[in-house]
Formats: sequence, structure tokens, C-alpha cells
Amino acid sequence: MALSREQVVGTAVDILRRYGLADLSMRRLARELDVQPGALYWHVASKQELLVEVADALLARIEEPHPERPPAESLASLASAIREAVLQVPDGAEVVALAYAVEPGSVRPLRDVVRLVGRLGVAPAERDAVAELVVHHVLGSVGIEHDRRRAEAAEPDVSPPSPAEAAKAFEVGIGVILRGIERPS
Amino acid sequence: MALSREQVVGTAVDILRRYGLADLSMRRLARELDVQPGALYWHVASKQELLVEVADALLARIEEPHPERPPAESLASLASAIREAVLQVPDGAEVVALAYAVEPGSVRPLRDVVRLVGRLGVAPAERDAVAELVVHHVLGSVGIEHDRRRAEAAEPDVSPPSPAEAAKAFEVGIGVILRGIERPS
DNA sequence: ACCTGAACACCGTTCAAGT
DNA sequence: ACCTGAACACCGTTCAAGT
Repeated sequence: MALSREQVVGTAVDILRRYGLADLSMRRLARELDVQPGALYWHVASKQELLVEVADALLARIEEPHPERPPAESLASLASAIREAVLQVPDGAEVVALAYAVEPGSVRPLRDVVRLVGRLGVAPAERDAVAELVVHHVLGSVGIEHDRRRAEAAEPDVSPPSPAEAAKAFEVGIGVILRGIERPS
Repeated sequence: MALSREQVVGTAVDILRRYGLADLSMRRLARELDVQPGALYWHVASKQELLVEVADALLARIEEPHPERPPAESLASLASAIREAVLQVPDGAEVVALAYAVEPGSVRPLRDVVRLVGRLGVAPAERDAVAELVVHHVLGSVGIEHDRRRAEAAEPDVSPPSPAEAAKAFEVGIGVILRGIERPS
């Protein structure tokens, strides 16, 4: 049977989950699919396009905010959901950040962040900037956690930052942002 | 005359400024210095170590916060200074983010951010988390601006986001953070 | 002490030619 | 329509051997 775009993206997600971004090369992906590297370029235009699809897949299962819930609550829980989804996958934050950079509108839950910030009463002119702040906080804090895991794996010395502490630090940041939004300038 | 570590780092900064991170390879760097690639490894342990030095060089000229200035003011102006320094250099945000990830304490102005957040009255337990929020906002917003420039260079269609608008968006984010810090939870 | 030469094990992408 | 074979122009890193 012929290869499909879904198969290519799905196998890419598998490699990312199992071995991380360093091992997610077009050549490695082709080997896993038992085709020549060139074959992939019939289904995706480039590695960058592939990574955007992968990012989308990583966040696809996050549910949309409920319209009747208060937006501040929705935003906090959406941010946590994104954080947890990305945290499960090695280098997940990097992949999603790349997709967000290349095509800010391509990942649905990130669009929801923008909408919720708007519903919080932030002026349209400032809405995108504040949404970016939230997204960077989420992806940045996950990135740091991934890096610390790597450092720990490399040489298991002192100070293992517990997942609970990392989650706490994340919530602190979200709290600062929410209070900063609600307080009139 | 023999090659020096300073020469290696300096030429790396030059390549980054002129051609961007994609062109800053060990082989390209060796070519520019008229040596074989292997020679570089006598002066730096790895490309990662080299990039940490490059990041340091990019932010070395930023002045330390004046101890008598109010910390909120100092933090806002330090954040702007970091932003401007990184903005001048293609992929500067990526390089600094990498250094911050690998060795959070290695870049002096980023350490100053932590100190200022502490002076703003944030509890020690929450200080690092809030400092991370600031750093991610700075590097994240610069990253987005770099990406937009790339997109514009690739196909000059509508919506060229002016530098002034980008700076405004950045200030909005800093404002949210500062208000969020000052407001008691 | 510092560097060359040469290798090892890789990359992303293109494209004529095949089925 | 979909894929192979083969090439193009690269990577980071190591290390014996030279000066």
C-alpha cells in the first residue's frame, strides 16, 4: 500500500516521543517507513512543514474552553493543559514553539489562548501581545524543565527539581500574568 | 601566530551577525579562520560551549542596574536593553535562549534580572519563576520579530509589523508582569 | 602546545528515471 | 501517482600523526 501523509506525520510523532528531536531526521523517518528519503517529499513539502503538523498532533487532544466558564479560570486551565501535553514529549516545547513561530495560527489551542485573553477584557491592540506572553511562559517553562532533565540524565548530581516544584513555579507565573491583566493600568 | 579562544569566539560572533545561526557551523568557522575544523576543538570543547560564549559576548555591553534606582524602573529598562541587544543580531534570541537553557547563570544581565525581581519584593521561592517569565518574554518576543522579518524577506506581502509596534507590544507585556508582581495575591 | 589529515557517522533536498 | 537511485552540498566530532 502507498504511503500517506498521515502515516508520515504519525511516524514522526512516534520517533519524537521515543527518541527526541535530535533523532527526528528525514532520513531516519524514511528508514522507519522503509522508503527512500526522497519519497517523503511527495507527501510533505519540507521538514519544517512536517514539524508544524507534528506540533498540531501533539496538542490536538486538548479540549476547547467551555464558553460559560469564567475566562480567567479557562485560561489557567488551558495553559496547564498545554503545558502537560507538551511536557510528555521530549523536546515538545521546541517543536510547538517552532510551529508557533512559523505559523502562529496553525495550532488550535494557541488560538484559543488569544480568544480567552480577549474575553478577559484586554484591548484588541494589546491582546496578541499578552497572548504571546502566556504562550512563551508555557513553552519556556517546559523547555527549562526538559533541559534540566537532560542535565540530570547527563550527570546525576545534586538538586533534582521535582515535577511538583516545576508545576508550582509555572502556576506562580500564570498568577502574575492574570493579576497583571486584571489590574487596570 | 597561534589561534586563541577569543579569536574563535569573536569570529563566531561575526558570522552570526553577518549571516545568522544557520551559517554558524564549526566547519564554516574553521574556513573563516583558515584552519582545519579539528583545530577549533583545541580551544572550545564543543559547539554548545562556543554558543554560550557567543551569547555572553552579545550581552556583555549591557550595563548593570544602578542600585539606587527603583527596581521596577531598573527591571523595565534592563529588559529593554536586553531586547535591543538581542534584536540587532540575527537569531540572537535563539542563541541566548540556548545559553540560558544550558547554563542559566552564565549570562550576567540575566542574573541581574533575578536580582531585581528579588528586590521587587517577590518571595525567594517565587523569584526564579518570575525572573524566568521576564526572560522568556524578552527572548520570545524578539524571536517572533526575527521570524516575521524572515517571513517578510521570503514573500513581501501585506502586514509588515513596524518595529515601533513590536516595541509597544513588548512594553505591554512588561507592564502586565510588573503590575502582576506589585499586586498582592 | 597547537594543528593537520583523514576519517566516522551523519544531515536536508532535488530530480531524472522507473513502475 | 508514487517511489527509487543517486547525487549535491553540507554537518559535528575524534584522533593519530606531525611540527
